[in-house]
Amino acid sequence: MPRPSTPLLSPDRIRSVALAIIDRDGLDGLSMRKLAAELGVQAASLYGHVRTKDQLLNDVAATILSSVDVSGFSSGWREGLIRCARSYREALSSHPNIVPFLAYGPAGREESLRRLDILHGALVDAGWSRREATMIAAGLMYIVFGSALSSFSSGFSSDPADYTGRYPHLDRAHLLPGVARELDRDSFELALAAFVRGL
Amino acid sequence: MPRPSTPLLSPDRIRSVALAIIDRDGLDGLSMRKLAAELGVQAASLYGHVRTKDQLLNDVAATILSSVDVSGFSSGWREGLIRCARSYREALSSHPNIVPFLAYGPAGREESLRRLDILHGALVDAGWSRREATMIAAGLMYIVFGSALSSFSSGFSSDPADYTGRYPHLDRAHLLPGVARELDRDSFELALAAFVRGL
DNA sequence: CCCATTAACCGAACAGTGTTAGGTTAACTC
DNA sequence: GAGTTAACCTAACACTGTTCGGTTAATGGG
Repeated sequence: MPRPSTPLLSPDRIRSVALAIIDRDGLDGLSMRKLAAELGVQAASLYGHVRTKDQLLNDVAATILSSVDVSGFSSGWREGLIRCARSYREALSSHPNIVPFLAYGPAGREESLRRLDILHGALVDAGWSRREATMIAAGLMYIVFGSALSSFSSGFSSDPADYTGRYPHLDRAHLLPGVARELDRDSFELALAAFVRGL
Repeated sequence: MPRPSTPLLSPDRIRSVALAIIDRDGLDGLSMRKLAAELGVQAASLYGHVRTKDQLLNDVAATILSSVDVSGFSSGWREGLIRCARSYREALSSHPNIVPFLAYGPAGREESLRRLDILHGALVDAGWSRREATMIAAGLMYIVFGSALSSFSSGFSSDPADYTGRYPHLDRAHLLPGVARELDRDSFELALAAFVRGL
């Protein structure tokens, strides 16, 4: 195929299809050839619009992070932390398959830094020292990312035989997958509430 | 090379060299061919001792998790949670490069489950409901894994120009890498203390 | 002691990965 | 209308995990 009359590819379209594949097939399910195929194109053509796969993943991550809202600090820093964490988690849990990538690479992402900056500033304004603000922000991220990885409740088997006998206290762990979604959110809320209350 | 007089390979040796490569070159730095080369062997030979690379990584992870101590619940559940979390984090932070793998796959690992079972039982014995115990254990894992991923302080650039101007509150973020180790630990301790206190 | 079996390794290959170089043709600009 | 650029292509490279079939040494039985 020569140059088409209307371009088949655009960074936006590539990002959106890439994210759709990740949501559907997981992070390992995304390959440049598969992505190209779903865009009706050959793999090499992608590299006219995207520098590298890693960069593409970073771009996809950035668009997800751009929906995080850290502007809820008007009614006190405790409430602000909670709102910020909820917004963060909501963004991540709507695309859980990309979280391992987020957690893997360095945090030096544009979108991530901008939000961290605001969070840090709000905490300092509330009277925390700079160092304390850094640690509190880090702690909040621990809970957000830890819960978003969700290798916990959703990582359990639904076969009772995997637990009975061997793990006496986990004899109902096979029920976890059924309530994973709810339990994940409740665990997150519990951890978040305890953390903020304990500060 | 035919069959050698004394075997070159053993599951133990394979695991230990694999872990050394991961520690040195990162998770992506481990390939079966490189692993084989460092063992003085061809890649195909590994498959007589290891079923698959994923299984090998699980085995390596298991040996790391086996050093986690969850037996500190004799002086109260709060102290027990803290000791358990510290032990977990210590095990993970001594091999940070394998944490993404740990966080990626399901939690259904033998070693992981056994410890979770004990933790869960100790919390129920302390008077928490089963559901609460599950959520508290999950929250503790959030903090442990979140801090072990440590894509925070160690993920910052050491070039001041990356921050000044653009992120007013992060104008000293370039100093973070120098104190990353200490700051990571302090952030973990802060989050852990706040979480346990807030329960 | 010899023979059959098994265990340990190797070479070569397969299908898949990200990525690049060089070619072809349509659309745009002067 | 000619020249340039942009968008796609084919083909290839150097990898990856894994498997198949072969080769040889150690081991156990009669």
